[in-house]
Amino acid sequence: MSRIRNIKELADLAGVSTGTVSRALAGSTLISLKTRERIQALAKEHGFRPNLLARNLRIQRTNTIGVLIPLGHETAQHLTDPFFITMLGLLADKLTERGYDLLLSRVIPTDSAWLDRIATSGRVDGLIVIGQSDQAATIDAVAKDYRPLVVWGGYDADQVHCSVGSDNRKGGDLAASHLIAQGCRKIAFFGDPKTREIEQRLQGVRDALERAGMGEPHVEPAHLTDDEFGPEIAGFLGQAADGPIGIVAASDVIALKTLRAMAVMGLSAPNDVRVMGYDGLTIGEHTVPQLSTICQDLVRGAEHLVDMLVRRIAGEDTQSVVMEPELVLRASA
Amino acid sequence: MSRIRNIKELADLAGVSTGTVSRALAGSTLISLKTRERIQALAKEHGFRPNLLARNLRIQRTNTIGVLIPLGHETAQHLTDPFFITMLGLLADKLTERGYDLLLSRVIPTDSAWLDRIATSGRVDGLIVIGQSDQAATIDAVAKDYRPLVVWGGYDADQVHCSVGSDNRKGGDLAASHLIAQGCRKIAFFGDPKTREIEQRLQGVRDALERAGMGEPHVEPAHLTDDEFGPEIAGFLGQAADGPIGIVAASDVIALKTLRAMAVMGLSAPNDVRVMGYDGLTIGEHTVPQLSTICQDLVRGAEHLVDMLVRRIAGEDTQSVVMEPELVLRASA
DNA sequence: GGGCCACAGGCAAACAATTGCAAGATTATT
DNA sequence: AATAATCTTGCAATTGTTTGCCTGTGGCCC
Repeated sequence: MSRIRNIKELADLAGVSTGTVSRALAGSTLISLKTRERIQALAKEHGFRPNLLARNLRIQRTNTIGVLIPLGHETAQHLTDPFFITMLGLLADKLTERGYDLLLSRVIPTDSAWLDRIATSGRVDGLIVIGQSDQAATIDAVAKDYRPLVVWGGYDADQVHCSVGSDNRKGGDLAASHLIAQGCRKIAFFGDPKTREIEQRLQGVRDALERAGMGEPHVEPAHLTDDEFGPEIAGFLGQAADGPIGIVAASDVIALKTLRAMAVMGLSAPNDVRVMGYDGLTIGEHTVPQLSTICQDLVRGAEHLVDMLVRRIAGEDTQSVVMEPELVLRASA
Repeated sequence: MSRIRNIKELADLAGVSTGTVSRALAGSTLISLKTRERIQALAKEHGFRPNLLARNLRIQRTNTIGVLIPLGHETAQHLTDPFFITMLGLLADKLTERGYDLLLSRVIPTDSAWLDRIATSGRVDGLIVIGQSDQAATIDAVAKDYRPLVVWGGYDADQVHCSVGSDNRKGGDLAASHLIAQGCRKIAFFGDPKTREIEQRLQGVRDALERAGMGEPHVEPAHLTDDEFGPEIAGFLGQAADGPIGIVAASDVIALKTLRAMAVMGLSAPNDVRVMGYDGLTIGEHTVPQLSTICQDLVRGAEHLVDMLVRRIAGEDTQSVVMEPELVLRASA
């Protein structure tokens, strides 16, 4: 009574052919109820379950969605980043609801093949990419002839891939406008504009400053991987001591690090410096002071991503979605 | 110049057999350098990459680890739970470093086959289960003849599966002892002891109370899914207004919810009630007040899990690991 | 009792790779 | 030049399913 390893062995045991076993286990009515039940009982008794790899190969379908997180800009950035993690959790929930498993890959693109490699591997039915990083061109190249692909990130009129994200330019504008309205006459942007989303947020900040007749923002390409960036802050504050100051952080995580660095320097928000985050993550609610931020509706975003991906898998075409960012005022700005 | 779909088409194009192509793409020196390079160039030119499903089927290896999160106790608990997410992120990092992909399944066990189903599916080389939930028996049953399986969770002398986790009983003891040392004469435990880890933490709390000659703790099986549990807290506080009060939460998330519910009731920690968390998640550093907690070293835990799983895949045997919990005093207790 | 039809199940071809073995083509050795 | 040794490559089995098509048997009707 050794373990049954495949359908063939079960077929021999039952005295039928493999085809019959396959159909019986699938519950096909082509097989008489009697044999069907007999085979199912036999399978259960021996704890046999058909090999999914073989099945997937045969039916050319895996019921698995690949979720990719390209880290072109921040090679050392970890998956523990709260934004990724939040998005990942939401996607996992939505995909599970639809019966999909989730194949997770953290990718550090060394060549341009990283995306095509998984798209053509046959292991997934579709792909969700979280963030364009600095790989927009590569993504576009693959999207041209790989349809079941959706991307969380910034929208650009020229892009060929299908994206979901918020209006980053508007969000950046909202953040900066709020700071200006609070009287800030000197504004810095903390974030690395190499990635599309952040570049767009910076552009929004520029829009707001220009409308207010203020010059260029001071840009610090603060890297998420730096544990602290006291020097950056000090550098900025030193040259800007002539009025109320504001910082637009490119993400909530950067904002939190900024707050922490400020605390070390004996500064606090909003009195010494006003700090705006971006993302609207729940961690921002627990900080001291609570973080004012630009909220992106990630729940709805995840729903869109999954919904559109499923439709693309089914052969439909879908348009990119740009969601409204929302100014959430808590305490830091 | 249509797209090359498989090795056969590339073989025809190159005028060689499929075997040669396979070896050439694998870089085998059995094939002459000339043909090898010619075939590789051809593959690159046509953007061809061999189908991994077929490959995995043939070589009986997938380079994929399944990560399962059984939610037997909390059917509505989402993957967005910070503990799971933190652990997941750490595992993803470690597994990626070792060249493994990660197949994520959120499982709501309706039958006892959930674990065996994926173990025998052929889609993964090994499994990591995060939390025993109330499925310790099922896990043991599978672990008996499925070797490449490691579990994050509580250790029990009788278990057959290999686990990594902290000494929950000791952790619970540490938490309660600290509260007692602070003068608390009435202590409650918030958490559902149906899951093994939490049951052990509760046991530790009992140990501490017994040593101090105090009776049974008041146990509230607070569900993670409840948005607020004001009523539970009110119920406890009502009957316990005769001295300093302490609450040991079974997790940081429960502790945070407790703090929030208290805030709504106009109470604050540590003055009105002392609150201890469990896990040592970073969110606890950002709360008001910062959360005192029992810290489990999740980074080292994830390393252990991955390391031991890899060794088990290689055929080695491994012993369960029980790590020391650490009392981290911040502000709430 | 013979013909027809429906039902049950078997056969074998996919699916897309890897790999042991054998054979053909070169090169080296005596 | 003949034989041995070495390099390349091809053949075909293997991995474990699914599924279109075909066959065989039994029942039913005339």
